[in-house]
Order: sequence, then structure tokens, then C-alpha cells
Amino acid sequence: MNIQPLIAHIEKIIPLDEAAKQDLAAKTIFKKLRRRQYLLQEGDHCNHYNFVLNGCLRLYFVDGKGSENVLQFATGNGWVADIGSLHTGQASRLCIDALEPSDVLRIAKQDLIELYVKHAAFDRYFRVLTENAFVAMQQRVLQNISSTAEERYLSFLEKYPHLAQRLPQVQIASFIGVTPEFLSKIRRNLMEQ
Amino acid sequence: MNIQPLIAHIEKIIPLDEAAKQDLAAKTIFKKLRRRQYLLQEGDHCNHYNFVLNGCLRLYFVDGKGSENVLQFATGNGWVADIGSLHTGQASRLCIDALEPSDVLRIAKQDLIELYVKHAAFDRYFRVLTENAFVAMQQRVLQNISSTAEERYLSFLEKYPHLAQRLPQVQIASFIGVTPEFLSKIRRNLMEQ
DNA sequence: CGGATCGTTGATCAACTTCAACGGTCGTGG
DNA sequence: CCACGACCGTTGAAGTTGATCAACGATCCG
Repeated sequence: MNIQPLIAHIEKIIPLDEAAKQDLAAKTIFKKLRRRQYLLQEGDHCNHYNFVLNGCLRLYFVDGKGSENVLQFATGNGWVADIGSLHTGQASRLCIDALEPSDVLRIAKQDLIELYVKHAAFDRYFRVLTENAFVAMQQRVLQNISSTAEERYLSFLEKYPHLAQRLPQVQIASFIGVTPEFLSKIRRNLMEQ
Repeated sequence: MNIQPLIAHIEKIIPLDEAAKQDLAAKTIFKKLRRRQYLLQEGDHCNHYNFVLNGCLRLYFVDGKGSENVLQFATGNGWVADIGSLHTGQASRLCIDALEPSDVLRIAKQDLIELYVKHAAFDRYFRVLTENAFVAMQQRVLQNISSTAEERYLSFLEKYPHLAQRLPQVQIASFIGVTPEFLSKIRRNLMEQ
């Protein structure tokens, strides 16, 4: 199993010594997902952090009316997990599944804690990682509060042009918080100009 | 200057040795704010992390139409900063000001980096802190996408009962993403039942 | 072929905003 | 001490934005 992409990603933020790399490799699990396969299902306990090698996963929430609300897409070199469930140990209210056939590296919660204790570099790496994710999430809250659906869609296109290409529209609609029907109308409006 | 509340807050997550405490104390700046005073103004560079001792600050964004959108309230033992600007060094598009007379402890960006390098405990502390903030922000995105304004208001009351007491309604409206007029109508509806 | 998935369209309806106006409270300066 | 302005909440009418529902066509794949 080749965890080189993961190591490379970490070393963009902080160098790892040999011991850290070996410990990391020892705790990394490889998993292949087919399209539509769950990595985490509502009611499960989220016990792994997941690093996506290739393919595309989504983290989403099924609300009272049964509709899916996408919180996050994760493609190559992205992380995904229900961090809330991971920390508290409570059952997850979120789902993770594969929108495309995907390859994933997983680290169990307990193993990650051991890595934190043994190698301070991992605290640093995940601190920076989470800070970046937090900023992105903050901007998204901002947009949800202050922008129209059309503005949100345009900003999605700008920010994730690669995702806009490869994802079905219905997933994008869910991410920006509108119905697929309305997104279709937004796109028509944009065409007409 | 007494930074004990800050140390106590950190030690809920990870113990600090004497050296770490002293270095922290040496880098901590005390600042008093009067009501309405800016701690960060749009266009400034955010160069400090701010720990609120008492009072209440808000982090907000002024959009194209000139309306204020609140991203975060920070009261006692809370942190506030524009982390995006802090990291990238770019000018901030956000503002921080005091809703009440407040006391704040500040740590400059450069000093914080030194603390990270010298004492791994700070990486750990801010990792956990940010993970928690991230989870909260994620839940908020979820709510914005999947709930009505009334549900968002009720959930705000549940989650921050102390804030609901002490904040003017117009700030709460801004936080949950509705106009103050509409929040007033929501409240009337809730009364009538 | 037949079903699953995806996008589109139009009609109707609900949620929320905008605007304008009004009343109450509180602090400050004259 | 009063008067004034700043700030805050409320109300109602009219307008927008976006959801819902039902229907249809296209594509893809087993």
C-alpha cells in the first residue's frame, strides 16, 4: 500500500521524521469504495478520519423531510469525517458515501490519538488543516446569510471549477442549499444573458 | 495583569508547564474596550488572536448592501479573530467590535507562532479549539440549509440561552440570517401559541 | 427492452424581504 | 430637569425569492 500522497500532503505543512512516517504507515488502512457505497451511515459511530486518494465522497445530512443536504465534497488529497461524532463518541447524524468509485486511506480514532501523543507534528498538521477548513466553513455561513442562490452558485463555480465539471447538478444544488429545480432555473437565467 | 482565566481555559484541554505559562504571560496583551469600539476594522490586517475575559464582542461582515451579518459572538472565555486574514496576512473583510464594555487578552500572530514552536502544547490546544469551532460552524451551515428561520431561532435560544438574554434582538436576527422585522414576526407567532 | 438517474418546465404556494411608519426607552447635553 | 437624538422593537402592505408538485424527455446501463 502506498501512502506517499498522504505523506506528501502532510509535509506541505510540516516535515515528518522517519519514525513518524513509519508509525503513520502502520496505522493506515486502505479501502476501495464503489459508487454509492457508504463509508459512514447515519446512526453509526464515526471512528475514522478518511483521506481521499482519488474519486469523490460526500458528507451529508438527511433532514426531517427526507432530503439530503451536502455539507462537504472530498476529492483527491481531501479529508472527510464527522468530526463531531469522532470527538464526542456519539452516534453520527451524518452520512458519508461515494459519488464515484474511490480509494481512501483511513486512520482509526484511537490510532490518531496515539499519533498525536507520539509525534507533535500531527497536532500541528491537523491544527492547520482544521483552521483552513474552519475558514472555508465560515465563508460558507457568510454566503448563506448574505447572498442569493444565484450568487452562491456563481461563487461555487469560481471556487470549485473542477467539481462543477464532474458532479451532477443535483449534488451542487444540495451543497449550495437550493432545490435541483431551482438551480435549473438559475442556470437558464444565466444562459439568457 | 491576571491571565489566570486563559491558563485555566487551556488547562481544561492540556496541562501547561511553568515555562509555557511564563512564555504565554510574556506575550499576552491586555486591552479594555468600550461599547461599540472596534477591535478589527474592515481593511485592517488581523494580527491578533483575542481571548475575551468578560463583556461581549461580535465578528461580522458588511455586505454589498451595507447590512451587517454576524458570524460569531464571543463572551467570557471565548476566542475571536479573523483566522483567514490572520493566516494569509491579507486584509480582512470582517469587523470585530464590542457590543458591551469588554476586557480582552490579545496575542500577536508572530508571538503565537513562537509559542507553537516552543511548546507543542499550544498546537494541541488550538487544534482542539478549532476542531470544536469547526463542528459548531458545520452545524450552523446545516441549519441554514435545512431549517426555516423559526427553527433557527428556537435552536439559537436553546443553544445560547445566556446570549438570548443579553443581546439586542437585531443582533440575534443578524446571526440567524433574517431581518429584524421578520424576527419580530417570528416571536409574535411563537407567543400566540 | 425497462428501470434508474438526471435535468427541465410551468403553475401554484410559502417564506422572507423591503419599505414606511410609529412608539418606547435611555443617555446626554443644554 | 427637560428635550433631543440614538437605538430598538413592532406593525402592515406589497414585492421577491425560492419551494413544491406534477409532468415530461434524455441518457445510460444491465
